[in-house]
Amino acid sequence: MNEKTNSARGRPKTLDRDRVLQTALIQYWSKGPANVSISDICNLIGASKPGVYREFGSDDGLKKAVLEVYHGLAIQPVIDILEKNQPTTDAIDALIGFMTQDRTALGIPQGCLFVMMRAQSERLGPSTYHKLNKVHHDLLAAYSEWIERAKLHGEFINIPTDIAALLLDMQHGGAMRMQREGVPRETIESVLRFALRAVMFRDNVIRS
Amino acid sequence: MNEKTNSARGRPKTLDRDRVLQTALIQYWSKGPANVSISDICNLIGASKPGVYREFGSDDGLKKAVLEVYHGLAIQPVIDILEKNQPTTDAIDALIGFMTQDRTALGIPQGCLFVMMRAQSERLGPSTYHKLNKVHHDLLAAYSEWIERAKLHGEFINIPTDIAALLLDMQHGGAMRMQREGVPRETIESVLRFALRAVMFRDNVIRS
DNA sequence: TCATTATCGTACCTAAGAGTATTTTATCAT
DNA sequence: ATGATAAAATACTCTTAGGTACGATAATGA
Repeated sequence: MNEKTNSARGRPKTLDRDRVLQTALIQYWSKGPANVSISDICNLIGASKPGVYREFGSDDGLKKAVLEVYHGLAIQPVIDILEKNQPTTDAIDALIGFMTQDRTALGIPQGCLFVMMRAQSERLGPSTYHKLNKVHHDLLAAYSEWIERAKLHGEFINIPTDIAALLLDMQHGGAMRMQREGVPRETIESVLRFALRAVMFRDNVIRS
Repeated sequence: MNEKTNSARGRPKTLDRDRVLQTALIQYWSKGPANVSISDICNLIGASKPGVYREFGSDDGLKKAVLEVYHGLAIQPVIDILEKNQPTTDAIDALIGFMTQDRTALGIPQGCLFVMMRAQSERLGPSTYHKLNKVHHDLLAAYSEWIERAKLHGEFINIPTDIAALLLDMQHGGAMRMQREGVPRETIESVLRFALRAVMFRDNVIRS
């Protein structure tokens, strides 16, 4: 019942959990999760390996915790755009805008940690893998709900919801990969404008 | 000038180069190039490590050679479809057909080694990386030429060629990733039908 | 027959990375 | 003070993976 959050028994902890998370996040994000070791992170912040293991349990535990941070930073904003009640074209503009932010200006790495992790899921531990699938599932669900709501207004009428959700997910992944490969911002934006048009046309019927 | 290809001096070679390549190809393709070691491949075919290194020089050399084999197997067929002179819709059907073959029925791994390598290019050696970029460049060039030809027939009129090429490349990558993640064949086909429609519409103008 | 040549394959080297045993040290409670 | 508690950090272990040193071996050619 005291002010301090720590229970204050034993040697006080000096390891800065948030600093570990932030450092790991930036490293994983910019170099790829498979190309950064726990030792790398420790060296970067001057922490000891047992300290990190005490805090996160394992490599898997750290990656899972980082994925949770990343979710709040770059996945939830997408979901928020989808859940906000706004005209479909505005939502699409917002999605494209979010995906094609000028990352260098913002000091944020190129690409998407979530997308990278999916591309290397074989190299992830079980708890990170599980979390990853949950995030993916939630994202697809958010797309689906957004599409269903738009359909009530007569949009996306000729495309099945699950197909449209996968299509949006695919464009998101593709855009993030292009960004990582160094394709210019404006080019990606242009590709996305055309790509997302695919779900919007009224005469969008599958040919027999 | 003799019939035999080998110069026949010294102890005859027993290492089967093609078998190494085939085994490495299947392993890289099914498990991801970063998840298969040279030792794994040696154990699978009963070869010795020095033998493999004598033949390919290094891990990088083997991966590069495998990528060349893969190119002939799964990239060149795409380029062939694009270079064949046929109606645009037929070409698109052929592309979708090739991408959504029933892999299990054909005994071929899911996904695309080229796409996987691109997603993990940080972990590749310089010569594989170089080859990878060359393949990518050639593929984009083939898309571009195909699009330019179609434009002569009044198609793709409102989309810049380079944007359309990147868009097609993006859909290819997305489809291969979905396949690897276990999305059903028919679902991927449906997503692709809608996605590739994006480049085809006549009223496909970027809104201002 | 015997030197020459080139491959074979065992047994090694080295680096890196995940994870831990152990001793020290800083704080709290009595 | 002093014992209990829990975190600190050094210095390990273990495993994997790329790569190689080197003696053995199987052929050719004189």
